[in-house]
Parts: sequence; C-alpha cells; structure tokens
Amino acid sequence: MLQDPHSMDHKKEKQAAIFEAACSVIREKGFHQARIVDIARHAGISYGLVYHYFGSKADLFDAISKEWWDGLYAMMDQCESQPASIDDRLAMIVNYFLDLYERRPNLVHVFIAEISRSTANLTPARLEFFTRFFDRTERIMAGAQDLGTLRKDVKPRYLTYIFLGALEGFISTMVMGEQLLKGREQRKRIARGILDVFFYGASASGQD
Amino acid sequence: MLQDPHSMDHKKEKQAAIFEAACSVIREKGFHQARIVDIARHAGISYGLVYHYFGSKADLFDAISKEWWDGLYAMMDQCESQPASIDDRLAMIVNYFLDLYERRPNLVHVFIAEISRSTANLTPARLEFFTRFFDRTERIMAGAQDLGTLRKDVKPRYLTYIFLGALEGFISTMVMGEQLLKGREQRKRIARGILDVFFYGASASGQD
Amino acid sequence: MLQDPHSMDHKKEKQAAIFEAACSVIREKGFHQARIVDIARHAGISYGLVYHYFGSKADLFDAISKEWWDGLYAMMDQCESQPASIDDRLAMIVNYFLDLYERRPNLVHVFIAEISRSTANLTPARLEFFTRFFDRTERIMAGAQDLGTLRKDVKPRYLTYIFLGALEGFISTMVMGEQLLKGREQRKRIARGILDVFFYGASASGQD
Amino acid sequence: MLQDPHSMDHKKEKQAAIFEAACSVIREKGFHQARIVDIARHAGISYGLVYHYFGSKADLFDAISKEWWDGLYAMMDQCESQPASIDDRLAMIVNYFLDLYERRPNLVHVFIAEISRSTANLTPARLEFFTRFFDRTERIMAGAQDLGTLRKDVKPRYLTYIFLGALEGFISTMVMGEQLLKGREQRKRIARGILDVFFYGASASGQD
DNA sequence: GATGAATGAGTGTTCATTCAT
DNA sequence: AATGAATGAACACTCATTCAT
Repeated sequence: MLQDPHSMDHKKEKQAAIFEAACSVIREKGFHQARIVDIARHAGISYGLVYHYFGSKADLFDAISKEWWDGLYAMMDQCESQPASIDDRLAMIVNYFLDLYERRPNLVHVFIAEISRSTANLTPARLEFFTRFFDRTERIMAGAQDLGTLRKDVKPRYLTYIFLGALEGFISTMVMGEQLLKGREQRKRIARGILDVFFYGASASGQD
Repeated sequence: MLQDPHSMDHKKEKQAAIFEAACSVIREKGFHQARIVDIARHAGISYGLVYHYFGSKADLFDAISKEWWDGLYAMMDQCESQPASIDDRLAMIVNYFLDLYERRPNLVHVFIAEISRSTANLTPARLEFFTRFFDRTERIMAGAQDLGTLRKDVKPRYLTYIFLGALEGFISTMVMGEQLLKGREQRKRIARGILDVFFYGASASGQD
Repeated sequence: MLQDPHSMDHKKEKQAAIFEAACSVIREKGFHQARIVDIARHAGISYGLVYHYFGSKADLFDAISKEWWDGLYAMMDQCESQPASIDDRLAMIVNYFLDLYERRPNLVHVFIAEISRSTANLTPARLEFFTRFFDRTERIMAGAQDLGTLRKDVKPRYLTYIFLGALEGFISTMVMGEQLLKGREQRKRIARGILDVFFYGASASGQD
Repeated sequence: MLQDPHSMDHKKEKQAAIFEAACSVIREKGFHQARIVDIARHAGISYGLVYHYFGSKADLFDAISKEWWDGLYAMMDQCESQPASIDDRLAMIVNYFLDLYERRPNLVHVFIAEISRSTANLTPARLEFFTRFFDRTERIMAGAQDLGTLRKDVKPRYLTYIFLGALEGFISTMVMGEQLLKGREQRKRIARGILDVFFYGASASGQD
C-alpha cells in the first residue's frame, strides 16, 4: 500500500510529514523566522513541494491552527455531551492539555507561542475560535454554579479566565522552559494541583 | 522652555515618544510586522531619527523589554521588602498588573504578545528574567507555606504557576479581546475574583 | 544540450556570467559604487539570482579575489618548478600579466584598482596573499643572486619591489588610461622594455 | 595671535586639523568607509563643523587630492627648472616621494590607495593630473635620451612607466604593509637601489 | 563659529512564491 | 510528483547633508 505513490495514503503521509516539520521549525524559530526552506529541509523534501501540498505559508499555518482547534473542540464536544460533575469536566480539559503536550509538544508549543498570542494577524474569524472556546467553558462554569457546585459570587466568565489562565500558565511555563513532563506520576500531580487549587483554594484552610 | 533641542529633557521626551509609538505599532502589528517607518510615522518623525535615539529595531525592543522588567522588579522589591500577609503581597502583584494595564495598555500588550511568548529568540539571558520573577514569587509562596498560611500539599512552584497563570490568563484575554478595564469598580471585582479563587477556591463550599 | 538548468554545466556557466558581469561593473564603478542590481542587470538576470549563486556582495568579491590569486599562484608554481634562467622566469611573470590583461582586462583591472590597494579591508588573511607572492618572487631573485646572475649589492627584497613595481606600474597605467594592448607586437615591445631595463638598466651604456 | 578665533590663522588651523584627520581616517578605512563623523571625531570637533570648512565630503577629498598634486607639481617645477643630470633629476623625484612618506605618511597612503587607483570616479579632469605628471616625466626621459644619457631603444613613455612604476611599487608595498622607513640610512639604501637598478640594471654584469 | 537633531535617498539582503523541466 | 532556478517586493540600516539654535 505504502509503495504506491499515487494512493491517498501517500499524499496524506507526505502532508503529515510536512505538517510535523512545520510545527517543529515554527516551534524552534517562531512563525516569521521559520522559512519554507527550513520546513522542507526538515521534512526531507524540496521546498517547491511544500507548495504542492500546502498552497502557501499562511495556509500551512492555518492547517496547524485548524488541527489545534479541531482537537480542542472535539474534546469539548465530549466534555459537554455527557452528564458529569464539574470536577470531572474540568479534569477532562486539564488532562487533554497535558496529554496533548506529552504526545505532540510541538503542536502545543506552536499554539502557545504563535496562535494564542498573535494579536498581529488576529482577524475576527480567528478571534472567534477563542471566543467560542471561552463561551463553552463559561457555560460549563455557569452550569455548575446553577447546580450549586461552584460559588456564585464570581462571574462565570471570570472563573473561566482564572481556570484557563492557570492551565495555560502552567503549559506556557513548560513550553518556555522546554520542560517535559517526566512520567505519568508528575502529570497527575500537576493535574491534581491545578484542580485542587481551583476548587478548594491555595489557602491552608482549604486542605484540612 | 522645551524649545532647546539639546537639553536632556528634550532628548528624553523624544525618546519616550518613539518608545510609545513603538509600543503602539508593535501592539497593532506584532514585532515583525512593525516597520521602523510605521513607528517613525506614528511618532511624527522621519525614520532616520529612530536610529538616532535607538540603535536598531532590536535595541528598541530591548528597551521595551527593559522597561517592563524594571517596573516589575521594582514592584517585587517593594513587595518583598516589607512584612505583609500573603494576601497583601499577592494583591500587590495583581493590582500592579491591572494598574499598569490601565495606565499603559500598549506596554502590557507588547509584553503579553511579544515578550512573554517569544520562544523564538529566547536567549538564556532573556529566560533569566522570567526565571528570576518566578523564583521570587515562589519564595513568597514558600514563605507563606512556612507560616502556615498556604497549603503545603502543592509545591510552591506549582502555586506560582497557577497564580501567575491565572493572572496572566486574565490579562491576556483582555489584551487579546482588546477589552479595556471599565472603571475602578470592575478592576476591584477582577482583583477580588482572582485572589478569592486562588485563596479559597471556586468550589461553592469556599464561599461559606 | 544546455537547456537543462539543473546540470552542473549550466550552473557553472551562470556563475561565470555573473562573475564576469561583476568584474565589468566593479571595473566601471568601483566596488562600493557597484550595486548588485547593476551586476544583475549586466548579467541579464534578476538581482535575487545573484544571491542564489553567490552568498553576498563580499562573497562575490572574494570569488574574484580567489580567481586572481589562484591563477597567479598556478603560474608561479610553473615558474618555480622547472629549471630556467632568471631571464626566462621573469619573462614568464611579465608575459603572464600582459597575457591576462589581453584576455581578461576586467579581472586585471579589478585587481589593480580594488584588490591591490584596498588597505581598508586588508585583513591579515588578505595580506598573506601578497606577502606569499612577494616571498616567492624574492626567492627567485635570491636564487639568481646565488648563481651570480643578479647583482648582490641590492637586497633581493628590493629587487622584487622594483621588478613587480615596474610591472604593476605599467599595467596600472594601461588600466587607468583604459588603454588596450594593440596587438602582439606592442606586447612584445613592452615585455622587452620592462625586462631589458630591469636587467641592463636604462642607462645608455647598458645597451652597448 | 592664536587666541583670536576670528583670525585667518585660526581658520587655517582648523582646516588643517580637519584635513589631517581626514587623511588619517581615509587611510585607515578607505574613502567610502570613512564617515564624516569619524573625521570630525578624530579632529575633535562636531561633524557639522566639517561642512563649515569644507563644503562636502567630495570637496574634502578634492582638497587632499589638490594638496598632493600641488606638492608634486611644485617639485616637478624645481626638477625641470634647473640644469641637472638625469641621475639628479630622478633622484630628486625618488627622494621627494620617500621624504614625503616620512613626513606625511597619511597623505601618501591616501594617494596610493585612493587617488592613484580610483578608476571609479576618474573624470577626465582627474585623469589629466596623471597624464600631465607622466608627460613631464616623459619629457625628462626624452631629454636624457637626446643627450645620449639614456638608452634610445626603449620609448621614453615606457621608461617613464617603468621608473615611476618601480617607485610607486616600492611606496605601495610600504603603505600596504604599513612599514615605516627606519631611519635615514634605510631611505638612502632604498633610493640607491631604485636608481641603481633603473640606470644600470639588476643584472650582475651591471655592477662590475 | 559651533552643535547635533533631523531628514531621506540609497542599497544589501531575505524569502515567499512561481514555473519550466 | 518533484526539483530548484528565477523573480522581485519588502525592509532594516547607513550616512551625507541641512539647518535651527
């Protein structure tokens, strides 16, 4: 199957290879410093071929962006589809991020460093992705407030910012410092820490 | 009085004007898209003059970076110098950020979007600024744990990430959405929200 | 046959074309006045292509420099390798210069006007090329002194300076005045003049 | 007298200071690399003042050029005005160059490196200076041929090129290698070498 | 006379993109 | 599909020159 260069698989494989190379190079040098030549070289192909599989540098970036948001929204679909406690729901989000960082650190890195902060090219369309994600998280928070599981004196929007901010802050720091998650154990501890503090606070009284 | 172009004041003013123009343009277009011409035009001068006051585009960026860190470290000095409860200390940090965002949104924006995530050109020297800031915050957290004010079952480093992450997440969202703080009242509510959730948790039990 | 732009030959030809264009433009305007656009235009290509074949303007200049020294040293190798009288050896040097000026006046011009006098950027490495050439010529002179063919009361180093100076002076003047060698006859007369005067002096008694 | 800043002397002194600074900087960096700022700094004044005393960078260069040619022609006047043997006349020229190099190495350096080879901006007017100098030297050579002191089988023009070439070659080498004349003794030996070889040849038979 | 802030033409270089092979 | 030669828009930066003070 893989021998046939005309198969759909072959095309997808090549595309995926370029995709990964792009993530890797963009992670290392940033979007603007990442040259098409670098990406092609990293993928082991000629740079002309990049244009065969992706129309332009911007398209390549859009593909990465899409990959990120598709995955995130798929997780959110699952998160909201079934009845679950607020603890479980937020745990699902936290674990999704940590999981993804273990499996595809380059993708997460690119999101953190390039997508999440690129005010520069932040078209309304791009902003929409963020807004929708925040809205859905807010809905989860609001639902838990309605059920009486979350405190009501802080706006659900604020809870969203705090929760996602704490999570992203954690990821960012790992990304910035290039620290890798060392094993399942550490990941659990981190997830536990974030969720515990978010639910019960950092105050000493919270742990008793 | 200000007519004398040779006076020290005049020089500082011009430099400050270019500085602000740079923040503004970089905020709008991102560092790489920000052309020196744009900055000059925004400051109402010829672009050659930018090079008279700042050696290069990188120098200009370094100046912005320095401005940010100088301010932040000055605040941290104050924060650590006097005896205070953990609540007061963290409130000081939160308020510093929110304050600065009110007074100099462009500077904060540039930090959030360009400095805090520029993994690309993250030299060890630049990383050092972050590390030191995290270290100092961690020390505050650890101190409060020793005093029994903060829970001990979460590493002080993690508490740091969660706290600063939540704070930065909040700021980021404002920055990304170009939302301005609407009045002292809203700022207080936000500060209260972040600190409350961090200390006592988002759980409904925390508010009782 | 030459249609294949990927062949080695094609590449070498293009490079050579740019090389010659560079010599020509540099000859006409001097190194600093020679713009890459000029060179490209002269070679009938876009200026971006110059960077495809040569890394930078400096590289282009280095290539010219290398071409010059390679040729000169190859001649010197031949000059020193076989047993020959001092007359023949120096004749070989003189003829090499005059020959080259006929075949590649631009190259000689660039050497005379740009390389041989660029004290400005005279790195130790560049100086080395001159020193080695002088050293080898000096060795030839010293050898002839040992054999009793050249007078011993003038240091071989001085003889070198005088001989090469006279030769270069001649070439320079042609270069400066843009005079072309008019035929084999004139070239012979010039070579004869330089060698005769060097060996037997300009004094009237020398010709008897 | 020197106290009066309005005196002619003061102006001339300032001009001379700038002139010397220009020679020095141009010698060190070449004409195109020599910035007005460098020259001003070297002269201990502000760069604006350079424009007060010299109209432009080109004017400054012209002044240097004029200084060179004025001196040279003054010497030639003397050389030709009185009856003298060809030996004495050529000795006068040789000594003039060596003398000047001792007294004003920067000026000589600038001539060798910048004026004598600047084909780039070689206007007919500039070329005229060279031509006239060569013509006058040629006339001296021709005169000696008529008197039977110099061999007639080499064109006087060629003798000129050979003689001045040898002389300039010597100077150039000193200039390039930054070798300074070490004392009166060495200068005499060099002058003797150049003249001896020019008159009697380098051949061993010439010295017997 | 003296200063240096201000200007902007000029140019080397990069790199996304196209396209002939 | 695959290659890489070819193109040229875009931009940082330099520096001679002017001129208000």
